[in-house]
Amino acid sequence: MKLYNTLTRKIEEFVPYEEGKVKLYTCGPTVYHYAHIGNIRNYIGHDVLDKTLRYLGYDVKRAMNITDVGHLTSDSDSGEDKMEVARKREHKSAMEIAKFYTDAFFDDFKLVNCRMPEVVSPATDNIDEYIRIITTLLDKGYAYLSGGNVYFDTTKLDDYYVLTNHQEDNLVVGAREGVEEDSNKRNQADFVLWFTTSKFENHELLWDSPWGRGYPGWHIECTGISIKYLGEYLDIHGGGVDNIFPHHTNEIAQSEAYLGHKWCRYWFHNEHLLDETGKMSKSTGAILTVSTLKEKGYDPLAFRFMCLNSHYRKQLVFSYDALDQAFSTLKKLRSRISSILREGEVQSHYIASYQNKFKKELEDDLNTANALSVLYEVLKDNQLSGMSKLTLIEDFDQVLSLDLIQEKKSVSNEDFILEQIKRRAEAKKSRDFILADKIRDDLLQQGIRLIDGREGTTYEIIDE
RNA sequence: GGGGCUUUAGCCAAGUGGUAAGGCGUGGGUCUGCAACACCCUGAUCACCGGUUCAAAUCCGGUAGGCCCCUCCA
Repeated sequence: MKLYNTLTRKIEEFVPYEEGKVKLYTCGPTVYHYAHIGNIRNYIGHDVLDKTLRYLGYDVKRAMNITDVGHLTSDSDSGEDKMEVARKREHKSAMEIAKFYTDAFFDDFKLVNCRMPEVVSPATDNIDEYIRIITTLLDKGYAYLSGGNVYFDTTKLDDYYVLTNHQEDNLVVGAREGVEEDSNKRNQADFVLWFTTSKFENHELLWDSPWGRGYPGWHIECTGISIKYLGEYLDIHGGGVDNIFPHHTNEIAQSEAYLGHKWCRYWFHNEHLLDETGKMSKSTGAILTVSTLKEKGYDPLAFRFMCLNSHYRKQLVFSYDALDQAFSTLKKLRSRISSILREGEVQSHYIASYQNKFKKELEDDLNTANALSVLYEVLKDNQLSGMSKLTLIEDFDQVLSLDLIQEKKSVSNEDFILEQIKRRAEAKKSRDFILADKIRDDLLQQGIRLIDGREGTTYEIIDE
């Protein structure tokens, strides 16, 4: 398996710490608002990675956090906790907000057929772990107390910027509007591990700690949850590209300082989904969710298809035009597949050869677009029996997860439909096309489409 | 100011040195009483300029456009 590794900026052969096993960590959502389709694209990317690893035979254990505390609108102690912002906006408790948006997130997550990770853990469930890690960091001299907060001292590391090409001198302080420098920090790049003071009063979620009552910084939660559930050696850590700096950079700093050895070997980052105006962002307004697409009549899997048709490391521009296209392609694909009869032999030789081809594409840094074209090859191959095709499609769909094989909808009124088909056949025979067309139109009104073939007429149920 | 990505047919998109996969759409055809479905056919000197090479979409340099990051973001 070849994967692009942000750490080395190269495509590398993936070799896990322990043969045959993969520890995979995904940065989860901050649940202060709905997850938009750009967020979901990221989870689709991770889902494909997860499922590909399983498809290749790895024993995968995956963990994901839910950020329900500590994620500030700015990271230099000048921002407000996002959960607090939402709490004020919606006049609910932080936990109510978290519960509501966590549920909404997983609804959408499942709508695009993403598999639940083995471990999903809210940041607030692991406070003890963070306190333990921060205590060690203080003991080892990697952290310091200042102005009531605990900070990580980035100058104690040889190479704080391993993950990025940033040079300290060139970092623009306050590159983004509204960011102020925290005067308690010793160095510009230092970051907060634990807050006890904040200029925002009434922070609802507070815990006791050796440094006073407060709450954890944003970065520490991923380190804590990852080490707690996946151990000291992590194979792959992923998230959106925006997390490379500072979030993942800081995770590496604090994790390796704490552990005293190399922590995660492969860093997996998904590019962003854009819309015509540029980047989608929760904080800049319009939030388009998967559920909204569904309400508009789209199959959420059309969005997944759209993502798979592209590469996870390439920016993708969302438009309804593109989604319409993806939806129509998916419908056609399913309709073609539904006409394949489960007959003939299982041709294991052919099957193995197509499986290898499919595997090869996925092994090439998750080339899902090419993996999809292998599917088209299978559909076109006249040498393959219907049975073999369906076997392959089912197999591929373990990774693609597009519900390619649709259950034939059972209908309660089949007798009625068959009778109408018979009536229409008679009408056609007596050349009463007006009646024949009326029968066809009436059935269509009820969501039943007639298909005239050589051997007679069949029907299909159109789902709306 | 610094770091990085990207530009392939109307649209989505693969392709990392040997003369451009696939899909959607369009147009045409087969089938049909008509239609839908299905099937067949249909399209590109790879942003531009220069260089390296027997050979470049692919490597190097430059120009132009688009985008991202530089303490909110997936």
